Amino acid sequence: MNYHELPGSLLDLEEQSLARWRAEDLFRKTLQANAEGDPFVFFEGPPTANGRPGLHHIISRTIKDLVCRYQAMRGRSVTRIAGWDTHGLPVEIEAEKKLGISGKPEIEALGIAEFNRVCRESVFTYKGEWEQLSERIGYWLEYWRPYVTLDPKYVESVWWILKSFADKGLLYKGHKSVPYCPRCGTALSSHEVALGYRDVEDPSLVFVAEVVGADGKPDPERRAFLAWTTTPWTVPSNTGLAVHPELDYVEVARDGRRYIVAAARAEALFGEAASVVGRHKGADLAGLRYRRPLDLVAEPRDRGNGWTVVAEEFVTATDGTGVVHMAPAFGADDYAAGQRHGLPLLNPVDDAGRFQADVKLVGGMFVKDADQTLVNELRARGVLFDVGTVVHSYPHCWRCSSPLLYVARDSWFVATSTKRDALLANNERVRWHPPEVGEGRFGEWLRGNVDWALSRDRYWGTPLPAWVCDRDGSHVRWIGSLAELAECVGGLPKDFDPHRPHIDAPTWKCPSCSGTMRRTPEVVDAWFDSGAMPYAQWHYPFEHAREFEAHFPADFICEGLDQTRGWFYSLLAISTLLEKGPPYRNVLVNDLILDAEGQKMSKSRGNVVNPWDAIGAQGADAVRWYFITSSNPWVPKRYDPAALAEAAHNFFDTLLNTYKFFALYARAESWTPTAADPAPSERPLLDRWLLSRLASLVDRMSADLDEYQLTRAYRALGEFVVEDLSNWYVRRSRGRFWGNVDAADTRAAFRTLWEALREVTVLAAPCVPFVADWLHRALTDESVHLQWWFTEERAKALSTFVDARLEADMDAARALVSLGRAAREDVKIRVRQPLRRIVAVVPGNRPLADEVLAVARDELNVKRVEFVSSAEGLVKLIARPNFRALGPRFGKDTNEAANAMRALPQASLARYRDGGTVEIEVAGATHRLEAGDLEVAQEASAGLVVKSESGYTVALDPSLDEELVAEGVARELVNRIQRLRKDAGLEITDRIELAIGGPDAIRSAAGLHEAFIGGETLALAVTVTGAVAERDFSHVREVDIDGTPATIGLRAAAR
RNA sequence: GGGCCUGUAGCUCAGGUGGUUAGAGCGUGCGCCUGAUAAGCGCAAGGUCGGUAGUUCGAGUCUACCCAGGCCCA
Repeated sequence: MNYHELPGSLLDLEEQSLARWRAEDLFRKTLQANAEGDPFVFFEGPPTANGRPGLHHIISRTIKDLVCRYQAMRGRSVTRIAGWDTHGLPVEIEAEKKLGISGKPEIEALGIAEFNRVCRESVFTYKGEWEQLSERIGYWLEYWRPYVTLDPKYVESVWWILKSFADKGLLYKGHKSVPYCPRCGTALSSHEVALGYRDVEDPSLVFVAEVVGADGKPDPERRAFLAWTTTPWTVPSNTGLAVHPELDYVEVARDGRRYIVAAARAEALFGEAASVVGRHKGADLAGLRYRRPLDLVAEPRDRGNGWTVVAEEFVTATDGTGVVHMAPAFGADDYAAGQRHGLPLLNPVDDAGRFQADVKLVGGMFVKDADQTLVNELRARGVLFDVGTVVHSYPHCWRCSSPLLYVARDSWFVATSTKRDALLANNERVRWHPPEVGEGRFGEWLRGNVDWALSRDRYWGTPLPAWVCDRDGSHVRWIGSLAELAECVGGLPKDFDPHRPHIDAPTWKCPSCSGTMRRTPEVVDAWFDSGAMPYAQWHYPFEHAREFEAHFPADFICEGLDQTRGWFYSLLAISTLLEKGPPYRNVLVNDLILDAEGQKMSKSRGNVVNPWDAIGAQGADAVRWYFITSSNPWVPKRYDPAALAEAAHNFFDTLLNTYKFFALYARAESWTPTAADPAPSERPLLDRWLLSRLASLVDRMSADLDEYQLTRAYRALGEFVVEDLSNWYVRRSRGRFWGNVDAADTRAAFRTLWEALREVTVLAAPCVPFVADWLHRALTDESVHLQWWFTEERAKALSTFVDARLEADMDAARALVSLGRAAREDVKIRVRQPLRRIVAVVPGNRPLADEVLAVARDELNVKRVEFVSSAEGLVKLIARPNFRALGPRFGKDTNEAANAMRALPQASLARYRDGGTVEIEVAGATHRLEAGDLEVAQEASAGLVVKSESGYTVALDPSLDEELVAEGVARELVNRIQRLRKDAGLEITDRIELAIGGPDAIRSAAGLHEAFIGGETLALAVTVTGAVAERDFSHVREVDIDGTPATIGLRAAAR
């Protein structure tokens, strides 16, 4: 077995791994290996390929890859189909930029065919970069068979879904309040709106709405609501008032009227002297009718429930009057409330933002310019209460800076709100990680579910497959397949592209009247496309029905938190309405990547990190490891190159150094794993301890990964590698690996280290696939990615290694060692100087196995570890009150009781410990102590150097005698000789001949420990002399042993 | 304005169901070890647990409010 030299850097190592994976087509091999396995279904959320991949994509892709690799190693058949989101406004905006045009009029002037051609072309601008980045970070995805939302087959599946919704009566045409730019003549999407928020000064208007009886007669008490708005131009469209059902309202008498406002606002509106003459709960006011403040717009034929007070949760009493003016034609809350309460819609505004010509007083005016005129009119009619100004943040068009108007536009809807209970029930069955996203953010959003506004007045998207009669809009035909369309029009051309404008061409005669069926011009919200992927990626139900059944629902998806209202919702809504249950079983949510200062990365801040730079710095595995272990995926993460370098150093350098150590000596000793290696149960304590730790680790990581606790799992691995494997096992075992006369012990050590390294690579493989694969191949010549995670037998075999007692003993020994070192530090005696003894106290007086103690003795370089009890006067007893037991019994006097216990004399504590009767005085009463009331701990107290922590105590005996000093000198000599060997350029296996000279102290120590010195330094001959004959030795050096001069000389021994 | 997340040592983060002295890594200082060596190990200092009020014998942990940062939505 040739244990390879490590490449110069992690980056080189990753390049080697990548080249090998490519050459071997390893990803496909792993898929084939599991082809018959139990399916594990993963859905890839489709990115838009006309945007570059960013750093934040690396984290979700790392998580996705980690989970999929883990499941694959468990033998599951994991399908990892790539996807591309190719429709929607971002693509159109990119195309507008490319074409140097802006806005719908210019697009239509250019022609939809040309515009969509450019859209289609731009969609895959960065496809190559996405694929390269995925490969470079080791994200394995089946890029050879992606689903693509613009594919005609994909479109057809989307049509099928829509048609089946239509068949269930779930699609309808209504109005949606959208932010609209009157200058550009177009609605804006939410992210466009977000670009243009600015603080502006708007009127703050309070007007009077007089209460009338059901018959329209004036209220005998002359009650009147004070309603508040910041958009006077919507007052002519007022059809309702909203109050909060739980809020308190008062009637205030003034000017002969009784004004109704929220109690909390009365003082602000009327001053302290307000004369309150009545009180109501908001809920009691609901249903009252009022006279509309302005009658400039004709009443609709059907008044419905118009000009009524309704109760709505969104009303607040923090500003205004606590009574909200509602114009359902403008404003989303207003519209939704109007729908709920049957308020009519009055929309007297045209597409350019002007009042229609037939509106009295303000006809033809741009709405914003009409504010003052309308305020004057209210004043003239005696219904103006107050007008001022308010500064608030208001959206503007990002193209032309016009203030946006919220207007109701025609829109097609999916009636998701009628299925709210089913949505919630399906969500209940999803395991969210973390759970609060599912219960809180997503659950709340579902509880407030409103119908999905499905259509977009745009060009590049899945065309809405609805044909509407041009004579009677109620004649609608939904088309569910290309075949059905062909049937309606008597055939379609071959390779028909179902995008605009081609799809707008087919028309046919209305079967119900003399009109013509024409396609409604809208396209479908691109989120609907992505939510349709479980079906459309298989062209279901037209093809692959069995594939679909086998791949639904997903076992696992993972996306950013921002997908709550995006993909998480669109998947759930569609599957719920198709009555297919929840579309995913587990969702892992990740949060944003922030910069090192905790600021969001954005182009304007200039702090965006290029993912290629991040990888180029330390390697992809380093980035993956950092993202997984630095904190849980669902908390915002800082990207700090320094922190990343540190994390990489800590884990990878330690792991690779451990391998380097192993490989160095395995080569030197020509060790390879064979049946001649001792069985685990035959190996020394330290080996059994490491295997036990390893088995415990496997258990823990498997459980954590099954629970999607990735961070916890890999932190545990990191801790094992650094603390247990490197810092303790390898350091403690170093001497066993070379020049060890006990061949079985050497084999045991090599075998244990080899097994530990190998299994670590298996555990690490899902998270850091490059390093893990490189190491596994170096150790076994096989790829780690074709290995199984611990199978049941393997796990069972491992579990026989678990020895909890041994692990606890070793922990105790390590605690004693740590304390012993502190004690040595106190008395300034270095570890090379042997000491006679330590006296130790272990919690519970538990005896430690001598083999474990041997480790502590060696590590501390002491001859004996003694355990003591109080009788020897080395320790003193301490009462540790058990508050859990005392709290319920003593209540308020708990502290007094605890103090009484701490004050007990040594004899009482000893008696209590031995089961005798002890009483304490608490609050004047005598209480007999019961078992469990306190713990009797002990602490060392004598004149030795004592260190104590959490129950462990070590007392170090610092006294030296001649024998100890001589041994210390011998060790110093070994240290100096080893340095000289190394400086002389000798190989670690070279034998030497050695001479030691110096005063009596040196010579006697050297003579006494000649065998020890010779053994440690591979000296075949040791000469102890008064003066070293310099010409006989190739290397001679004067050294200083604690102030005493000495000379050492050595030369390579003849072979 | 609403919902949710985060706030613990200089930095990055742990801290089931409330319980005694709040931990780790890095950094800093000091020291040790030395054939894994442009490595390794240890010790020490460092914290009003964002703030205030409350519940409780007892709060980093539970409740309310507030402050700061973030996300989503209005």
